[in-house]
Amino acid sequence: MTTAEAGDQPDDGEPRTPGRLRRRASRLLSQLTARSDRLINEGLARVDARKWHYAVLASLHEYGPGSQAALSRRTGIYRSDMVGVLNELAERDLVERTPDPADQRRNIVTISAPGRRQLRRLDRVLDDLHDELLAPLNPAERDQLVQLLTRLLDHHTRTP
Amino acid sequence: MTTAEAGDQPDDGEPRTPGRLRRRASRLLSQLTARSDRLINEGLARVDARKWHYAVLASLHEYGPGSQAALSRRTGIYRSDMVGVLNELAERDLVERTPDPADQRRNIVTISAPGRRQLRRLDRVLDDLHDELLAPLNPAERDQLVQLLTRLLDHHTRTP
DNA sequence: CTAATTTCAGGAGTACTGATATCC
DNA sequence: CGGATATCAGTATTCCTGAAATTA
Repeated sequence: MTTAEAGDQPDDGEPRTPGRLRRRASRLLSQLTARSDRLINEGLARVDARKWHYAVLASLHEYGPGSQAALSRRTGIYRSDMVGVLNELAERDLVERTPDPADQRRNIVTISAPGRRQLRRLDRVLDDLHDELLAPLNPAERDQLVQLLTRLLDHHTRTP
Repeated sequence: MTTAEAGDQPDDGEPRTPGRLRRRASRLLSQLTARSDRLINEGLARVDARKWHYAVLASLHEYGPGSQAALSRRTGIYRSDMVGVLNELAERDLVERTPDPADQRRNIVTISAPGRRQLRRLDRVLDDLHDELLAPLNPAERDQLVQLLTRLLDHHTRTP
């Protein structure tokens, strides 16, 4: 309203070509990710889930049962954090944790029938949320984005 | 072993198309951003800076001096966190905080000569870091990525 | 009285680093 | 013994809320 502060700037509006600050990919990534995370978290909270739940359930569905360490590697969740996530999932009877008879250090984590049902539900929820997240992009552009991000992520996971 | 395994994907042996889990844009964004943030933070730490420092200095350079609230809006840093960032910058004599004679609630933050020097240094450091971050992409693809991210971010900043 | 500004005191989620006890 | 595994404790950073005091 009474912002008398525009005085010393020749062009206070958004520059046609954003300056360096606004074009830094790292900044775009963090800012967009902050909003994306919030969107996803809020959406998943409405069905009593969090994004780690989805990651674990989807990984179990796609690659089958596995030890906690294996799940860590598949999902990118740290082993230290995996414990808590599995506790939450087990509380809700979405997964089962049973000791591996062949290797007593390990737990084998299996998805349950309710877990599969929840996964289908989460997949639908996430489809909607991603439609919201990617709303300004047409299908080809969404693919492009996924492609570019995947290539970058792959590069930085295999080349640390 | 599980009926669930091949459920919704045509089986093409080696998955040249990653499953849903790996293609979720939200997941790609958070995972890539985690790595990007770490890369940038480590790089900036080597010159005694953090990414917020750059955001504030660059904003001061591009848009001129401003109150802390104005800087908050420009940079996306929360007003609560801005205090600490400005303390760090002022400690290093990179900015000056002086009370606004026209509005005694405000501080006017100005970039100093050493601040401008540091900004140029940070810009070079960030150029290098972004070369590393975006290494797998050619210049056109980098532009594409920035374009796509910018459109998404703009959409979600103006449409909350 | 309402609204904006600076500041402080926290919360919650995420990423990450150990250390430990146990087992292969 | 060297490694892997599950677990726990704790740190740093980020994003965000709330509230105080001051001033417009």
